[in-house]
Amino acid sequence: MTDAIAHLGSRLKEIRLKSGLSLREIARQLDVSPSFISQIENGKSQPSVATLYSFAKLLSVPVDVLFQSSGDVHIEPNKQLDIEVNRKNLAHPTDAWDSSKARISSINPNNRSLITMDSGVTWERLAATAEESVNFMEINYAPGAETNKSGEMIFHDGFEYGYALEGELEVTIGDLVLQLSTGHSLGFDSSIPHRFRNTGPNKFRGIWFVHGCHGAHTSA
Amino acid sequence: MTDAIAHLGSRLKEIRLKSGLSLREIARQLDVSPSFISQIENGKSQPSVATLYSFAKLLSVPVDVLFQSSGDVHIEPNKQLDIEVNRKNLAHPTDAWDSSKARISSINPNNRSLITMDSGVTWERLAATAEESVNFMEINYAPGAETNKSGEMIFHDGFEYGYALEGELEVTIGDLVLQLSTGHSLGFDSSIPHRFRNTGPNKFRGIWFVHGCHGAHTSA
DNA sequence: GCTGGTGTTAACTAGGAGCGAACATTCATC
DNA sequence: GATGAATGTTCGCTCCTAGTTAACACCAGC
Repeated sequence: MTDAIAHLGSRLKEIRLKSGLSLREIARQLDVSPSFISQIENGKSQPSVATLYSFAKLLSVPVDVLFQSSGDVHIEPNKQLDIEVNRKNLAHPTDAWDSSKARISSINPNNRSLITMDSGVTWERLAATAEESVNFMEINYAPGAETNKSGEMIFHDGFEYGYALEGELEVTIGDLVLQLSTGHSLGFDSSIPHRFRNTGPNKFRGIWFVHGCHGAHTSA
Repeated sequence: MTDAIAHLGSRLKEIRLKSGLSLREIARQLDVSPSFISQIENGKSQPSVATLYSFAKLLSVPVDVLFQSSGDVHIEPNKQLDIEVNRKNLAHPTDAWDSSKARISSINPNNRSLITMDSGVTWERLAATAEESVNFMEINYAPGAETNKSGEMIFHDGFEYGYALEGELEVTIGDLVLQLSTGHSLGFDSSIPHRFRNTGPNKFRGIWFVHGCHGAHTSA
């Protein structure tokens, strides 16, 4: 708890260096002595709230990031080892991918982690955060492709949300059958058995969000 | 500039009162004297960074909100009759819409519930399920529009996921600045202060998924 | 070997962070 | 209407520490 404050100095230094400003330059702008900045950065002294605040302002960083442990805000840019993974018997997306340690994840379109199903269905991961049981992805259904060749329905804990980017998708949820086309969206309790099928002549693309639920469902 | 610090006390008091805690209770938990809390709240004294930090933690509020000018920073849990509601000072989407009773929700594009913000920002609801603290929506940023006119960052519990449909969006998360263009996606811990801005000449459209988390904050 | 940049340390001081005790004020309860 | 237990506030006081000045060691370039 006091941990955040213990590392405040090194965090400031880290950010200052990243900003390219010299310690003396900071001192001048904050109207304090350079030595004091040094003492702060090395944990030998603690700034006042006012000083801390203007420090943050000067570095144009929210005060809260100064309390974050260093380095946990990184992007995972273009690295990616798991392109084109084949996972045929994956029951459902809820935990298709491992959770990452990142608090922020940014992925550009031609750099997504891809899972290819056996039936013309693919999932492309759109974000890799620390959250478990959450999958944010683009799903692709080739013409004729369906969730499950056998025609069986699937179900799992949690909720599922979808947005149709292009093409047509026949969505069966319980005894309800919907036709999803561009711009259409939906959300449903995934514990209801469901199945998707591309009945159209073109491929279907959609944004899908699937998340399981840990513990209690609703808490007031 | 030092303005934010001048009002720090009253801000603390405001938030404390809202939390229902007594001044003495705070003092006990922070292990300082009640009189000191009073002095802080009335601007007669200034806390140390450590005290301020644990104060914020105790109120489970990011430190930055303590520097925001008082008033209307809280979410107002509005009633809403759907379709074309005007809500200017809504802090953030986590609970923008009421949860419905539906286990299945299907919405077609020209039939969405719309929230218009004051600054060229709109949210269109993409699904209305029974889940609370979940928002699945299409967000629109007119050219020049931004999350917050004042330039302040916002943050809230939970995670946020986005996919860019068209246009460009400048996304600032903590000290990180990203440019989001068609097909780009991201996910991040929403407790990190963030802000969006359409810096391009065309409107921005994106699919957004925001969900709060009920329960523990993680205090590292 | 100077001059101007970087960051670090030691010794000092003045001011304010934080304290204790007594204060005024609502309320309940008997 | 007195007692008590909450609430928040004010006045002095103490002592710690935020922030200083000075001198330090290190590199660049000229």
